[in-house]
Amino acid sequence: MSNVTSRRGRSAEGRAEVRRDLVTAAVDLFTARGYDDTTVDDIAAAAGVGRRTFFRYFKGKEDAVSPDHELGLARIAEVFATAHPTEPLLSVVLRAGETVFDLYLSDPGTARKRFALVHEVPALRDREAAMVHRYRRLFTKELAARLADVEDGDLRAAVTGAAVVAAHNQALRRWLADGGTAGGTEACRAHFRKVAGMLPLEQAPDLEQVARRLERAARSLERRTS
Amino acid sequence: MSNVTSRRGRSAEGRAEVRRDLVTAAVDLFTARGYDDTTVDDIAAAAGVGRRTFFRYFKGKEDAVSPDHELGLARIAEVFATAHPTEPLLSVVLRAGETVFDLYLSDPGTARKRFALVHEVPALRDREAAMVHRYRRLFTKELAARLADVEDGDLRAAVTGAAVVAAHNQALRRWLADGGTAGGTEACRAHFRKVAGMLPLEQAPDLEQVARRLERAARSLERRTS
DNA sequence: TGTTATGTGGCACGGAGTGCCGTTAGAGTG
DNA sequence: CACTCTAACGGCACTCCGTGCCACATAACA
Repeated sequence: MSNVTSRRGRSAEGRAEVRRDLVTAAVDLFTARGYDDTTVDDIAAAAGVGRRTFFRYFKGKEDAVSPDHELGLARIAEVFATAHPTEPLLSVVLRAGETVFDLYLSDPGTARKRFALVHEVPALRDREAAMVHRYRRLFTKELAARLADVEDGDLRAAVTGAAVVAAHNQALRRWLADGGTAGGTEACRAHFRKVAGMLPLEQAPDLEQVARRLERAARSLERRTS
Repeated sequence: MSNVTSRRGRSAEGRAEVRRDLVTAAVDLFTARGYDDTTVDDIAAAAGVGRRTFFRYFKGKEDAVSPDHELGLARIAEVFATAHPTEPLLSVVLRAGETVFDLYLSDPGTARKRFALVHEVPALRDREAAMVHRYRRLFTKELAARLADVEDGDLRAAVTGAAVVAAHNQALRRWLADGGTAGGTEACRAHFRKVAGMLPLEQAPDLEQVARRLERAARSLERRTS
């Protein structure tokens, strides 16, 4: 049975194999000949499938180099959904952010190749920006639902969501720029966690209480000196 | 002289007129018949120009409904470039953010139409996300240059840039959702300015420690006076 | 050994975006 | 007024993306 004929009536493993072949072919061709000079026919031919099959695995040419963002979004939603009600919101946000790291850190090699491509090809940059936008929206939505009773909860949710995603991407870019070694993943995570001190999740210190303590101290002093 | 023939050898005013006609035709057709069911030929025909001319005014079909983001980016860069060195960074950031409001608030009617379209058509949503990404990148770049000597300056810059853009967009969306009345622009600006208290630009003063020091000073004074 | 379900490739089509070129209005010059 | 030059326009042809349709092959199943 030849390789081509074995690809008819494919099983689940066969489908995953075709998808991997298409991603590999796309990344290699984009890197070697450039994104614009690579047609979908080229990718499909390099992967040994028909052009029509490419569009059954990917919504478009740009998606052939994207990691599985749907999975990342689903994991974030799961962290928020399964979090214990008493867990501080800051802790939940950090756990959700760190969950996404695994999608990149699990395969540093292709992550590096994708990073180089995405930062070179405008079409892929815009695609990535759209995906970041979806991550940010998800964080903001989940946070807004939990900050409904806080003053300016919507604004806090929007700012926090954007900040978390920005910190995540910054840590990831820094890790990839440093070579994306498997040993640097913990430093990457630590760098991301520093965002915890920059989020407007907790109320500012209660200045009213501070003022009362000062007033009490002043009154005490007043009594003594009079 | 017919309208069509008068459009040959156009002057600067003629070019601006054609651009306006194309934007109007695009917005109207997208709203009436949907984005996907409107071809570039339809837009060009409705504006009374040839299809080829459309692509001389816009890079692509999606750009026909976009405001002039290049101008907005240029204004932000100008605010940062011309800011006095002694002006607090927070003030510069807020001024830069408010500058962009004018681009939308100057024409509330088309802003509302665009808002409805952008939030309905996936292609336009992604386009907008890419533009937001560019705004965020610009803020982050300018901030990083001014936070080079601060601890975790890169992270602070990334978080602050993302937060400012998010707050800006949130205020804008809120204003548009409320009808986009001309009178609500000041409330929109005020809402945006609330982000000032949520940015990790300055170290937050540890008020708890301040209170303890004051209490200690008071007690010390108390002992002296007794 | 049929039968059905599923994945596949080929074909054709509409639309986006681009390069090229002839045409034409308007501006400048004598 | 006559001429030239410049710049914008329209049309044509082309490549490629993405999709609907259909015939076909394979695997699982009865």
